[in-house]
Amino acid sequence: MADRRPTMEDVAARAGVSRALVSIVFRDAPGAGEQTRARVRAAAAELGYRPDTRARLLGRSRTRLVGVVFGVRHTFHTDLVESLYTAAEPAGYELALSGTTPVRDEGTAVEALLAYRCEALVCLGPNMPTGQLGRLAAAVPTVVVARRVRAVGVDVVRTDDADGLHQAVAHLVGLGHSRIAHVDGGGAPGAADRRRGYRTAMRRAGLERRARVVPGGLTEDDGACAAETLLSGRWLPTAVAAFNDRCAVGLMHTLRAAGRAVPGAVSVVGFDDDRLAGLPHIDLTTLRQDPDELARLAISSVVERLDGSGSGKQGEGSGTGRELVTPPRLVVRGTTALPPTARRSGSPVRPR
Amino acid sequence: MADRRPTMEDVAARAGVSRALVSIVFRDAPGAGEQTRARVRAAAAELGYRPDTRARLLGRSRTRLVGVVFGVRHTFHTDLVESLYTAAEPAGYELALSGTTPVRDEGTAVEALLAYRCEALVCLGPNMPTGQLGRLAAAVPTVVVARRVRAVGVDVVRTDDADGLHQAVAHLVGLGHSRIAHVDGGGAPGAADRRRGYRTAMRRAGLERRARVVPGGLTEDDGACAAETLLSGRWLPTAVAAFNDRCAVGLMHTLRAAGRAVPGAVSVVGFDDDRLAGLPHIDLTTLRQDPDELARLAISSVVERLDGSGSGKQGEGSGTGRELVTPPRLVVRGTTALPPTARRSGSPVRPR
DNA sequence: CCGGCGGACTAGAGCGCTCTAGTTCAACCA
DNA sequence: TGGTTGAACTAGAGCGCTCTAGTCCGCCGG
Repeated sequence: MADRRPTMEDVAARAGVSRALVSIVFRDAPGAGEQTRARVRAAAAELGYRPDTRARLLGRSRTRLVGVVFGVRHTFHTDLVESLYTAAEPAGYELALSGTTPVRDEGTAVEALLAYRCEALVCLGPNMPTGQLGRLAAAVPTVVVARRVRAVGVDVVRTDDADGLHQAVAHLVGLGHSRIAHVDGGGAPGAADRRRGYRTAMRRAGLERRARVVPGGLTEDDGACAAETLLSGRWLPTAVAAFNDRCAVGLMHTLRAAGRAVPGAVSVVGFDDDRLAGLPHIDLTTLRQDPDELARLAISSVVERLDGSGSGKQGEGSGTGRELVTPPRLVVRGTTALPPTARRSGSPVRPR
Repeated sequence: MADRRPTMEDVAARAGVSRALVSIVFRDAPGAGEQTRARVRAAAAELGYRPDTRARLLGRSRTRLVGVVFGVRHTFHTDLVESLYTAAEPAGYELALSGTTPVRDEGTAVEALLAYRCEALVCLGPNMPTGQLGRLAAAVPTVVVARRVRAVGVDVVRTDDADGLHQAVAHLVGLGHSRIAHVDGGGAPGAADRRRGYRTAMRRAGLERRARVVPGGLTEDDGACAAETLLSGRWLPTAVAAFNDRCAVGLMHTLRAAGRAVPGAVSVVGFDDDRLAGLPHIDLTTLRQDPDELARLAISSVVERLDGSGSGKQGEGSGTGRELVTPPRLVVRGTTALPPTARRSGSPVRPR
């Protein structure tokens, strides 16, 4: 309507009260009578008044704003963003999103958030070097999700990768598999832990002699390559624990194309439980990284730094930050079954 | 370091100049000597000063902020967000993201954006009723992407759905198909246009007698159901144009599970070219909606409303807004092939 | 020698809120 | 009756910027 948005002043004039009173009403602060509140709200509604966040934040000492840096095209990141919204709300924080894209790097994204005076930063699987993260954390409480880093003042929230592979191996061993391979993630975040977890689990199961790690990666293509490697080897394993779901999908596709049934000839376990894994035509047994849980931990970490422990210097140089680790959950679907050998010789499980 | 972030005042003091001068330097405005600029910048760097966006926006008349409402879990939306970032930057606008989730509805998302005084809103495939969109557009220039709406003052940017189905049908006819069905999207945005496009294309190909629309939907499950319907019918079509990729994927899975080869027995075409379609194990022929193009059009629409056409009342009540339509592009992959009848004679499909 | 000009820089009034330190006034009590 | 209290409300000083309207000063032309 008008060329200027209505301000608090306008509402105050219309309701016949002072600006301060309008502020009180809109902040739900004590100090205003019921009828006055109603009158103010009515006036505001008539004018289509909407408090201006910029000014509101400026005037306030705290912004209660948590910046989130995420990869716009990572489905897991957007899942996390969703969970972060629901975790932040009850804690009384708002989210400021800043996405990274091939043309918008993390530096830019962080810079924008800092300029908005976010009180804390949540970085989802960041790629920036540890040093930079440390410098960041010196300026503002920072929590890294889904990447293992040790940097001064940086809190970390992540899934227990090693435990995930323990579960995967235990599940397969429980089905009767012994020739279980691992297609790893190379240098990807978490890959080292998963590899280690795989080895430990195999050792515990008394299968260390049969442990076999095949180079893989994060994408379907990497999985497909790993499958080629396996197929050209002396003998195929009867089960594979892949680095992640995408890798598992590529792997399965290549195996099936080569005439090896999944799970008939080879069982496959993924990791992440991303959106693909649950699709009926994929139906992948996998280890679920729970975004709700990770988001909850990330926000609680932020809240503790910000609201917790009195008023003193917050989160300053408290050594390498805390690390909150949550176990993944095994989701059994249709890509794992008894090993083919179970039908033959003296093994425990009877043929279906 | 300090418990307070440095302000312009601090920088000014350190550089021995006035606050206003610092402002000039940081806005790259004329009115400062070269050496002074350098001195100010140096002082700012030493203090780790960063201009405060909130205050900056408050003081300025324009915010140059474009609000984006998107579904956090829609991969196509996040693709668009990515493209919007790159389209907005050269136009001198910043993006403010506000996601919708199952617990954060569009109203909330829009409200937050408005409170930030965005100058325009870009809504990706919004679900809100037309009336609400109209009211929104009365307050701030609004462009809707990927949904066809006619509301006063609302600009629309969308893919030419009908044309997409023309292309799909033409492609299939070109391969020799004549029994081509369409699995539709029910009441989903774009579904009516696609259905219409299908019918028109069939008529033009002289196949109106063979046109057949099967109720579907947007998800894999919907596609699977549609496949059941088809399988239980008198005869199977040799080709199906599905509402979208996800629907196509569910459809293919069910067809294959029933022993019908894709594309051997049935060819399938999707729509969207979402992230799944290109995966090697899906390899779906589809119609690509180009996010870059849609984003470019959306931003140009915003820019025109905001910067274009002098200073007068901008975009106010100019009837139902403009509509920018861009054609999808056929991406031929592995799910379409010659019909089985091409190999034999008159009879349809042989019993499997 | 003076007026005028223009580049460099400053003072200070906003922008639309929040929030502290009041002021007012009816109710209550001794 | 006067004093106390507390709820309701207001005045006004910020918050950290932007931006208009200056001031200052060296320099040039007449």
